[in-house]
Amino acid sequence: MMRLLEKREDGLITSAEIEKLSGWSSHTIRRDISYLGSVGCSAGYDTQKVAQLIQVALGLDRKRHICVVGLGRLGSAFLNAGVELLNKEFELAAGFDSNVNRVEILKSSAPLYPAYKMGEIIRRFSIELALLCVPAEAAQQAAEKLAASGITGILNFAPVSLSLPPEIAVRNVYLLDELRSLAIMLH
Amino acid sequence: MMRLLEKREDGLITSAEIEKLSGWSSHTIRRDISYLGSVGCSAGYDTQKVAQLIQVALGLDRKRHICVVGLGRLGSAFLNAGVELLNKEFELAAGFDSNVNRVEILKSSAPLYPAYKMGEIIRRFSIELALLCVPAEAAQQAAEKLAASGITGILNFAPVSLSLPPEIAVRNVYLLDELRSLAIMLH
DNA sequence: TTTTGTGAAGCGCTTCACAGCT
DNA sequence: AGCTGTGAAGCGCTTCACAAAA
Repeated sequence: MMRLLEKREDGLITSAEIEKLSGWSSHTIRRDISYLGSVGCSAGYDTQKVAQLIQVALGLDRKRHICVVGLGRLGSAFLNAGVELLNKEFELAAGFDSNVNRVEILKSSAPLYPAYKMGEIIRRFSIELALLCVPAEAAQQAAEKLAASGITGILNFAPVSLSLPPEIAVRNVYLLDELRSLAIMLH
Repeated sequence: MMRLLEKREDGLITSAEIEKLSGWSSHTIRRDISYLGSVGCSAGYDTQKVAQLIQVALGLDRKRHICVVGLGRLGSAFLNAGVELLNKEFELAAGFDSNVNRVEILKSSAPLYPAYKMGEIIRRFSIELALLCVPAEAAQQAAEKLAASGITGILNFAPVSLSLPPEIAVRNVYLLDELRSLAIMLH
């Protein structure tokens, strides 16, 4: 949705156009936007206004600091590609790895630290979210360390389900499940 | 779900246990499993039997060949980690990159090919699904090439929405959207 | 007695249909 | 005239409550 709204610089879009672009019916689009208050007119919606109202309604209206934990191929891919992906809503504030070699050798626009400094750095820079990119065996332990460091949300790429206190938000990105979903769509 | 069932070798699990492990209510679990036919008894469910019925019902009961397109950091992460992740349900049959250097230098348990061989290789090895790991600028073009090669599903990691014929299944894994979801959960 | 399987009620999202605004 | 905003109906998933089975 945000993706769609940003593309329009002319500033107006109709629910019918959003339907074509997003695949959701114009009815649903209108109903959802109406929850934000009456914001459209007979020419359509003001993209700027709608985007801003959505951000405020969902709590996406301030920049949050994130970090990458585990700088193997996956983690370093995020270090590399990350900055332009984060769209001013998130800032990559640190990377961590237990292997000091990697921390020193890797190039990155964000500062890199050895894993034992996680607690200190996360607190100092008010880092809220973490991308957990360590191997499966190390994931639970790393997640607990993050929790103890005061992180509030974890995006978990390791194929294990983490046991953490309920106040910590966890989203799992499981490659195997994504492939299964694809296969089911074809079925 | 499959993840849960596989852990049990004793062969039995109750809907209440699944609730604790999965977070879904025992009511929902029982209703869902009941659609497979009556398969439980007063001691619980036979994990083997349920797992197999689910696989058959969802069309996950045969191995599918997959490939990785784009062997940058992200793509090569899958080459590396992939095999043990794929759980006998999928087989990594090929990797492609437009950079011939990478194709020759990278180590991989799966064979690697230059991008221009995509059509030939995909058809020869009956590859059904692709992990699309190329940069955003190259994603649409690569996706069209995959489509023309007869691929049936694409797992897209590039932050663009692909325009493809409707018979091709697409799942998008957008880092930015995952982070937004995390932030919304905390809101 | 424990746990499944299922009618019935509840709930939220989607779709319909159209009044109302510009 | 065109598009939004919204009551009303529809639909699917979840939850409740309990009878049936092992």
